[in-house]
Amino acid sequence: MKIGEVAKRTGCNIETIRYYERIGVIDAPPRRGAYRDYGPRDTERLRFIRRARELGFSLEEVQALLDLTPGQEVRCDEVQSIAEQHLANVRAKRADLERMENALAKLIEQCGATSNDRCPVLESLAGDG
Amino acid sequence: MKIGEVAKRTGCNIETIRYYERIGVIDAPPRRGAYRDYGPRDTERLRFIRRARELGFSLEEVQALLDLTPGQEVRCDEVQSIAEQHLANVRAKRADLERMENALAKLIEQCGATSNDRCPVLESLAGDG
DNA sequence: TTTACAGTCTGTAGCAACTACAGACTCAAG
DNA sequence: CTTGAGTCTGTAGTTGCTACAGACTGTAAA
Repeated sequence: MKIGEVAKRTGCNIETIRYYERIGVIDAPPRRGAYRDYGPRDTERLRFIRRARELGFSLEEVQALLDLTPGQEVRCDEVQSIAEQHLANVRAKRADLERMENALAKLIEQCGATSNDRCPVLESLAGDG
Repeated sequence: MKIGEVAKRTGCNIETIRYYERIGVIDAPPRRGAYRDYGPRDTERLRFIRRARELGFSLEEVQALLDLTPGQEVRCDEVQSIAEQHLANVRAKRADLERMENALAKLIEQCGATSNDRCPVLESLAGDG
């Protein structure tokens, strides 16, 4: 399989696949002539990566997850620990965004309720508190 | 005021202030000898920037906001439009994180309920769906 | 006066995770 | 034999900083 085909099958784009190879997230596949020649294992691995990325795992975490897979032992506890750590991060980020969202919504709401010559948004940002 | 003092007062760190100058978000202040010499306007501006950044505005948006401030006309409608656009982005990001959070939580929960030789997290990531 | 020392200066490189080229090449079909 | 889609390498850009190295400055104590 050439890289374009793999890209189509995995949902990773071509540049990204080559990037993963460059940074060592995937192995360099053999060449058929000048072109990279991928097999089904590569497809699986890339799909795995894409899914993990969609769940917000960093590439470093993805690496760790992949390093846990190859043996027969499942090391489910380690996987779980990575996932839990990540879940905590996601929760924290979401809480951040929620704070932003509330603050913004309040500001914008005040905009509608204010006389035309003042701007609550700017005032709040400029304020000296 | 020297840069260290401004940094302390605004909560921006020194490198960041110089970075803002380099990319044109703030003007280069005059020098007193070899050192940058900041006034109260700079402090205000930097505080404004820090607050806007805390609300998640990009530096480009901050720029736009600052460009709207100097005149007497408040252009509250334009400010509002930037803020609303940004709020929409924040909402979208939060929704993304929420999806991740739910998916992760479900996976991790399944981990506890599964026999020891399988790992729902890995299976889900590897799955062929 | 000398000297110590905290603070500042410039310039550059690094982070994450890609994306976007340019310009050359390859290889299968017509 | 030529066309043209696909692929190759290498490099630079994105965002918003942060982290140095190595030089310099300016003040204050000895």
